[in-house]
Amino acid sequence: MPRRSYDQFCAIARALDVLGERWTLLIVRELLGGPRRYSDLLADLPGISTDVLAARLREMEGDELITRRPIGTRGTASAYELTGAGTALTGVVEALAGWGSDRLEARGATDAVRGHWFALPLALRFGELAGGRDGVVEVRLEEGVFHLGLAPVTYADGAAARPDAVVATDHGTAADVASGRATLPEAVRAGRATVTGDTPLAGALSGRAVAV
Amino acid sequence: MPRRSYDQFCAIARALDVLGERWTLLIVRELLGGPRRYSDLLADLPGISTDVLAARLREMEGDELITRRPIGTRGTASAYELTGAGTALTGVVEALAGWGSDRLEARGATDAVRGHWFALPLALRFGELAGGRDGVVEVRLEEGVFHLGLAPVTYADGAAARPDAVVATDHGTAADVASGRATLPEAVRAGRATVTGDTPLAGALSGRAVAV
DNA sequence: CGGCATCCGTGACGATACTG
DNA sequence: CAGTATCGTCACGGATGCCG
Repeated sequence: MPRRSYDQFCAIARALDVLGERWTLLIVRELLGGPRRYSDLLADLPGISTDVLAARLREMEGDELITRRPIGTRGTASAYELTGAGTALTGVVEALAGWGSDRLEARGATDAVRGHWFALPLALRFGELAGGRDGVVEVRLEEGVFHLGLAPVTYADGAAARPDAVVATDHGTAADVASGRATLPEAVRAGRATVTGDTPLAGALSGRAVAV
Repeated sequence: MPRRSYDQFCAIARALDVLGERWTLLIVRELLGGPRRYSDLLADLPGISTDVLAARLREMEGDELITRRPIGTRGTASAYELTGAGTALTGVVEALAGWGSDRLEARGATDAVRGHWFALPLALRFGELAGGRDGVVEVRLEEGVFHLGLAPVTYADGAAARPDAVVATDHGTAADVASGRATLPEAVRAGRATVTGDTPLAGALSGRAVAV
């Protein structure tokens, strides 16, 4: 039985037929950082219920956004991973992150937070500071470490092999930078973040002049 | 009473709190071409019910995506128009259009069509042909005329004051070009589209060499 | 005619409990 | 750990009615 569709011969409506249901794009947000297991997704999507997560994963598999891969030696454990079409959604999620950053001003009392939720917004800000040049930035927060590619924007869990710059901060400062309340150089000057590295990119991120 | 929120301190979740409900982004799609009246929206959003349209418009006004402006001499007629924050959604809708174009292959039996639904996908394709240069392209379909700015992508109803190129075709060909099944130069050679103008942009769109 | 409000049937969603 | 089963609630879609 086909799911509910807008029944419009329109690229935007077609995209929303697949992506428009609740939670789908947030699952994509999680998987953009790399493969995740069911319980990982459940933990980083606070508010989703178990049946809805299972249903979305099945639908997204049918829509060829994700694949499930058996993991571990024995047992039922699986990892969910974006396909090529799923990874191609980076631009969509990036656009949403850019637009939504302006509405990130206040943290509500009931709002959950995860460190890697700031990956894409930070990548956009870092890309501005870098003036469009590419580079790999490793970001270290209390909750974990991830690394970003700036042009084009990519994002993956864990430390980078050879980062051009390493940014260490807390998620409060990350939120301030992501939302535009502060710039990264301002945060560095205020002692709320550190930027390590001797590359031009590290200089641009920290606001220091660095010899090329 | 606040609407349903994801309650996540995340730019993407914040964006989806505002944009994620059914029909909202399709209303944005309509309004990106300029102000529209309630009955215009009802006509170009086949499948929406009257109460849902009214509810969305009120929510979007509260979220400062749109404003309503009284129109005409007397009477209750209003025009709905995007605010600055609403217009800033061009990048989001553009990203969705780019991703959804690949899934536009077949027109379903129950699919509705409108000419201006191809505006943003066509603008992306024309932008590729133009090699990133700006320019104004007027598009003439049976259902109406609109014009596109290529870099950055804009879209408005009606004819352009001084278009750099004029493309005339039918919406079937527009769909083929938008989805990538055909390129515009191929459609021109097949006699399914015409490109008028003596500018480099017109040359790039038609596949002809044009003297600068 | 434009701009909704009301009523109603269906289906999606959210919370919890339960199972292999 | 990775889901399925159950159930109450709410959003959506369709039809109709109202009112300036």
